Amino acid sequence: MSEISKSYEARDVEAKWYAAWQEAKCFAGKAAPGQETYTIVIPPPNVTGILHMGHVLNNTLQDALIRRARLEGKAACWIPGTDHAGIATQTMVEKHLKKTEGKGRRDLGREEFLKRVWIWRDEKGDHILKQLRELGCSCDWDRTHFTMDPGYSRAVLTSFIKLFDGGHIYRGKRMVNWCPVSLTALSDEEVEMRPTKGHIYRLRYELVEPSTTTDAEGNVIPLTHLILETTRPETIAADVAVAVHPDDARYTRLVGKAVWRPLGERIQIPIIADAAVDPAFAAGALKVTPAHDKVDFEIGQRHRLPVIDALHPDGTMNEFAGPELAGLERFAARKKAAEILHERGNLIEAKPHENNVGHSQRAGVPIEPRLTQQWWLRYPRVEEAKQVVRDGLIQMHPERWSKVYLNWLENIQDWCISRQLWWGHRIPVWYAKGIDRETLTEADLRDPTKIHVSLDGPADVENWIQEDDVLDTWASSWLWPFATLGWPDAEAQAKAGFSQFYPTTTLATGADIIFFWVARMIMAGLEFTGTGGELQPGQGAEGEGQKEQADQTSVHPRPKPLAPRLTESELKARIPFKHVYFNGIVRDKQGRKMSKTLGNSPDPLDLIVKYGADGLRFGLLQSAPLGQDVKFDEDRIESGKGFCNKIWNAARFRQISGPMSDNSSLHAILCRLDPSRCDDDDHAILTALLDTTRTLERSFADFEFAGATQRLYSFFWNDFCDWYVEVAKTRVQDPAAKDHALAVQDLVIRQFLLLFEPFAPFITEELWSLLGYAPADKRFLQDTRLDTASALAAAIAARGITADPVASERVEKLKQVASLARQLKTDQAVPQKRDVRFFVLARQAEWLALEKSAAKLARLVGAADIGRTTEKLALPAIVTPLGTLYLDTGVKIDAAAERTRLTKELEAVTKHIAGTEARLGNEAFTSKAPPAVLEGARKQLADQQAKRAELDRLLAALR
RNA sequence: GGACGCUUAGCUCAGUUGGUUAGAGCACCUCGCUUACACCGAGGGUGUCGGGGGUUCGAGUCCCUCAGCGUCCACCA
Repeated sequence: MSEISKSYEARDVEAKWYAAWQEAKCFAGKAAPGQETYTIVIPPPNVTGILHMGHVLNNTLQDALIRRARLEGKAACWIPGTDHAGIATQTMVEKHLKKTEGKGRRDLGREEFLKRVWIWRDEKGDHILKQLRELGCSCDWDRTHFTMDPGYSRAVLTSFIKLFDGGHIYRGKRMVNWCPVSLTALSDEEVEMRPTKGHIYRLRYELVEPSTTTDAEGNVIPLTHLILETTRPETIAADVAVAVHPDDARYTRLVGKAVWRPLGERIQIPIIADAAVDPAFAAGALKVTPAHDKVDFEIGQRHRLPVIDALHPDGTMNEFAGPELAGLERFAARKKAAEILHERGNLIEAKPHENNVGHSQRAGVPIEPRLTQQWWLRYPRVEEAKQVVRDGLIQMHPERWSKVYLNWLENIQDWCISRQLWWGHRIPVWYAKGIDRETLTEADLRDPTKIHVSLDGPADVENWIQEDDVLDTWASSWLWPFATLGWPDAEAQAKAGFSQFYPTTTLATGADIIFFWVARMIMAGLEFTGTGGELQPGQGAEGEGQKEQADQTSVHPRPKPLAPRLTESELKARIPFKHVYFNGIVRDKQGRKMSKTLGNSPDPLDLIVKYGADGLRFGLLQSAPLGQDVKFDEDRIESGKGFCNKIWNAARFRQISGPMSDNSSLHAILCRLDPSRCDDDDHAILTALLDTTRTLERSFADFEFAGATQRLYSFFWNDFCDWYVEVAKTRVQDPAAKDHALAVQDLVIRQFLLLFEPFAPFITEELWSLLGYAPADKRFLQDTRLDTASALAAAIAARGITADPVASERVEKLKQVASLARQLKTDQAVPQKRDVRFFVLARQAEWLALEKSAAKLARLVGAADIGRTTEKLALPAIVTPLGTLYLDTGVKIDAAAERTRLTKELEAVTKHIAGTEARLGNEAFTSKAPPAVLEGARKQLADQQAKRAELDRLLAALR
């Protein structure tokens, strides 16, 4: 045991212990037969990501949970890994290529490009996992997964095949959200609606045959054109109709007639009636452009209208937009179109207009609704996914998120899972050479001579062409909780301990990915895991039958009828996690989300250097109430560091105070206690210790981390350091009482370190070691079990010490006396010297209570001594719960000032008494309030009355 | 247009099922380097608990309503 240095140097300690933990494989997730497990899968960060404050919060929470579980004796397993992050990574590499080589991905070709991405990944990837180590995260690093690893990829492709075979997947030409920058389709979830300022253009479409309409009074008036409004005049050349509401009397006569299309080829387009048109909006007429708007597309379908696509995939106009616009970028084209319409007299006015426009979440540009061939998924197990949350098999914290979740599932839409990217899992579908992909029917998809679907591809691969598209990243990460445990390979599952660690226990993540990830994982877990007999071919018990799957190269069964609903026990076995904890978003002081572009996010690594990993962890959690956003404040982190330093010094003081006797087990420390020497302070601190232990149990059960950290803070700093250690100083100097007093401190510090370790693993480990708490055969803190409050209470009781609840009250009173004494000194402008004396005017019983504590009290308040007086003194006085306290400074009393002070005090007391009397005088109150409240009020009144009486006497004495 | 969250001290936030005189940290002021810690100790708070209404003996806490801020969902051209 070496000497503890004067201040806590976090960085040295952190590096040393992390290496030791890894060396000893402390974080390995291994379960003994029958052992309770606690599993967390990390929300896999982007493989090329950099640690930001959101990660710090999220991972600190996970680490706290997993470390606590370890201390509770559970087999804890925290599975780390990274996500290949399709679009994000591909975009990053493309940018890099452009910059360094001036090339695009198509210049390199698919194979070469992918090679470059892998090189990039190997160079820049996994950096974030190293950063998590700096933070102290106790992941089982040997289980690190990457969504593009061979095993994981196999899981992803297997899931596709299973869903395909089950009839959940289809291919279809439908409207998708197209990103003109990334050149791929996106799912609805990847589209963000943003209020966007633009213009709305009021246009006239000339009627081919002038007609008449009826005004509000029923008068028939001539009509030469239709008025309609659009925000996208550049797409007019792709208009194929104008629609009005069928019940709109203004236009009844016009339906079936035609207008001239004002841009592009001057052709006639029909006026049709469709209920999708809102007659109250603008003029009640809508230009129908099926290729460029979802609603228009649907109208087009209903009326069998042609589709004219006027845009290139990259967002520039094509030849269908007309010679004036072709080649222009879409927003330039919009301007140009408006100019042309103006020149032709079709533009009535252009008004500034703000509307919600779908933007690509990643690229930040408006998306284009675009008609393309894509792969779609009908979500499996939707009903069961609702049920498991509704029935509480999966609990969300805070609970309110389950409503958001259920609402989404109620309105769920098919998932566009194909992406026109290269970086990702290439869809395991091969088309027979020579077939036309555009015209494939649902039946063709099931025809093995036309379509081949398998893990390893067709044997005669030369006759086939593989699908170009890859899967949406989320269509791989939705398998994360079980693919990381070996699914679907039986051997891998056995090795990973699937049967023990699945379902995982808690998922900690941000609510921003509740749809992207959480909901989908639940459906995937329900669909793919489990050992029930109703499963589809190739999914036998514990993933057996995968070989069979691999052989399934030529036969694809017809879609199965919907799988039967799962039973309660199947649901329980298949859910991917039991709890979902949604942590808040870390915001800056102004409440803005922290982001790279704003530059308002501090680098966590800098903070670790400045405040230590423990300081950062503790500081952040202190300000992270359940499910509430966190406003980041560096002062909090600083206070986290300050707390660590306080703990450090308390430990150091303990070491200085006396020999470190046997600390190697709870039992050893308990044996050093001398029950006969237990005083009120011992009882009070042990009571507080048990209470803190109990609070922590509740906090972890309820995911109330802020409460937990606050409790630890106030217990250690206020209860232990500020009071217990201070009052114990007197006893520690008494050879007879010393051993006992130090044993109590050792007991408190030991339990505190165990409670604190999940939040601050480094400093606790260091002190655990320095103070000799580690048994000979168990080097690390985590090797010792954390006793529950009741177990600890029982152990202490077994040593003959039962916490005396009244002792805490007496100590509270003493604390008040100390505080009042100091107050009196400050009031009298007495510096904190010791040459003052206090006298207590106390009855015999009170004095007996005080006398025992007089010496330590004197020390606490900085007095030479505290004596008793039986008569009133002409000295500055203050009324305390244990009698009137006089301060003798040796200076003549300033009677006037004293009178003022006491009068002020008297006024406050009188006011309080009046309030209490009024309450107690109220019959409604005395008859209806519970006895405890009533008694409390009476006691309070009595106390205050006694105080008033004493103040009256003191004032009288001053005359 | 729906749904949810937030509004308490200068700042960041606690306030359990309604029950003494609403708390903590930071910041600020005063005093103190008392042999663990100046990353410390002691003392210092007159807060319309966002506004209004209601229920109740009693409301920061429950109900209604309004306002501001934030988030999510939604096809209004």
